[in-house]
Amino acid sequence: MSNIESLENDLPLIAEYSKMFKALSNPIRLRIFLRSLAKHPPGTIVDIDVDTMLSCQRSLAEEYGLAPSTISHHIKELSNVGLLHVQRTGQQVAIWVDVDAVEKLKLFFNHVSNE
Amino acid sequence: MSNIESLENDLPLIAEYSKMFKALSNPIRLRIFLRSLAKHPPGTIVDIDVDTMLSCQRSLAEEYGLAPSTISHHIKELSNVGLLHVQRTGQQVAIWVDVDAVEKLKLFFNHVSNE
DNA sequence: TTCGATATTCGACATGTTTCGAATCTTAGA
DNA sequence: TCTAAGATTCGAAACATGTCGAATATCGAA
Repeated sequence: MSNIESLENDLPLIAEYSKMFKALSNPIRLRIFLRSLAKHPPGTIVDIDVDTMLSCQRSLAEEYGLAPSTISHHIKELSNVGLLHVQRTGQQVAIWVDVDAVEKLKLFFNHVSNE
Repeated sequence: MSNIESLENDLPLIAEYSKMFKALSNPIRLRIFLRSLAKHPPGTIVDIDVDTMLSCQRSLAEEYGLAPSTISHHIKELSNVGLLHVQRTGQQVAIWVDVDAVEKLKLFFNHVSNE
């Protein structure tokens, strides 16, 4: 990654990061993201295995006290910015985190606080 | 920090982090935050020195093509969630990042991607 | 103490977000 | 092929955000 000075004016990169932060700025989405991480921590699994993915959107809806359509909407927001992968498995969908996106976020803060 | 499973259900912590992400979710605020970091990188300065702080809100407004009142608003949002410190120095204000807040964000991503 | 430069607050407006329920789509199994 | 279980899309409503300009506040210097 470039240094901080040039990062501030790298508008495409600024746009990318601000979108990722926006996706994580909603408490429900942050919780979904964290649960996906817990189910499939980046770096620990090479081959994607259905059993390690988080499914059951309906139970998430119940647990968070929201309508299924709202959960669906939030999951889409997370996948739109590349933080989550979504895949149908039968009647349900499985979601898991994008390892590269998490690494990007990790590098961002390591970078800015080590310069 | 607690493990991911419990973090997902630690609602006060979820609220705190989601607010920080929201503050960084606007491109202009992210740029202001990065510029403040460039002026005063955490860990490199122990005593706060006015010369190392970013001031000149008016020039920020010009550079970003926004009204001064809008910049003022964004700076307030960043300081409301603890990411920035604001202090008047004469006719201008100086802003600098909160080292602890940056460290928190750094730990968050290191934590979730190393579990 | 007044003036000019800068910052902040306020009210308003346009736009975006969050949420729901209804309607629609997808899939597995009878 | 029909049905039921789940997911998604759609439209609408309530609410939040980003932006501006005008009014106000703060400070340094004449």
